[in-house]
Amino acid sequence: MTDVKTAINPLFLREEELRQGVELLFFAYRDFTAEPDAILAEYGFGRAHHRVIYFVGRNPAMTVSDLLDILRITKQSLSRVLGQLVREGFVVQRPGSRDRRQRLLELTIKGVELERRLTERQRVLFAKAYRDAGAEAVEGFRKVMLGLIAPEDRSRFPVKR
Amino acid sequence: MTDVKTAINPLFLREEELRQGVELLFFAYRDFTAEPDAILAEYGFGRAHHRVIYFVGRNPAMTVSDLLDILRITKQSLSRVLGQLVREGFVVQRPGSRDRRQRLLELTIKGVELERRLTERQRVLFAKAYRDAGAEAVEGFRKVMLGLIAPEDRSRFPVKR
DNA sequence: CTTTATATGTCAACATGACTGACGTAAAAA
DNA sequence: TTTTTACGTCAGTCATGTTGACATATAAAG
Repeated sequence: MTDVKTAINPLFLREEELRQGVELLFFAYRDFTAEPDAILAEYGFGRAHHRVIYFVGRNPAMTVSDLLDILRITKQSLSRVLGQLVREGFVVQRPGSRDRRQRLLELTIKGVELERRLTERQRVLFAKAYRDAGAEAVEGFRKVMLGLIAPEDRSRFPVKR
Repeated sequence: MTDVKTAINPLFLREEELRQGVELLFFAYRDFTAEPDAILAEYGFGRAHHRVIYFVGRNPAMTVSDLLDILRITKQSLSRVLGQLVREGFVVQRPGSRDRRQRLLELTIKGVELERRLTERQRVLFAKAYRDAGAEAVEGFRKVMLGLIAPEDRSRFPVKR
């Protein structure tokens, strides 16, 4: 019987390649969240707070519904972390002008400061990885990652230029 | 005052590019875990069980310590999910032959079946993304992802061939 | 103008998976 | 023989997700 691992076996190579993809994503995500987690702990916050601060900073005046669509959690889950962030002065809510049922979300100065502090580490990590890999590799990274993301969310990443 | 977004501003472009990286990772991870989570729920398991089953399947006869190093969680946290998997017959433990303090981990047939069922979805997802992006993009993806991973774990991904 | 739908919020109960800290056992290494 | 290592367990706590029920204000439809 031929050894499935040493023979030239396209099916095995494929499986191996795909498993490496799975693992790359696991390890990258694990290491990508480690640094901000440590900072968040100083504030008594967790990863969920980071996500809210990040996306509110990125999409000023976004609605609660839009944020829920991004995070894919229930409003009750969001409510806990968002409520904390509002009470502690990192996020403000104001009624929408067109639709006054909406509570548009915005970071305060304090919120912007924390956002930058948290995300800076992650930007530095990406800057290093991008620099070491080169522009062409970054383009490939983008392509593969977009393919992993649900089609309805791909439009969040418009083509550059 | 010049609009920082419309002017040709290399610093802004860089920040935008880096933020896109952060978001690509967030969305990809979110969507990559969604399908297995649904299957796990049938068994009354969670994502933590998946990680254990995955890595034990990938590294047969691995030690508990090695698994802890990969997962970066405490032994108490691991103990709960691992204990369940052992009790329910997905994983077996046997003493190491060289070092009998070790409890080497292995999937049972049942464990292998669940592992394949869970990971198949993720492999299909990667297969699609890889096929759509092309071989060159996959190489770039690999390079960037490796750069994001802590140096001590990069050796888990040997160069192909 | 009345009804219905939508955006948001809240209360309560529960599950998962992480943590810390303390203590225990068996086997390897010094 | 003593110390260290690999692993396990008990107990308590916290963060973050869930479901389900109910409430309020406003927009949209009839």
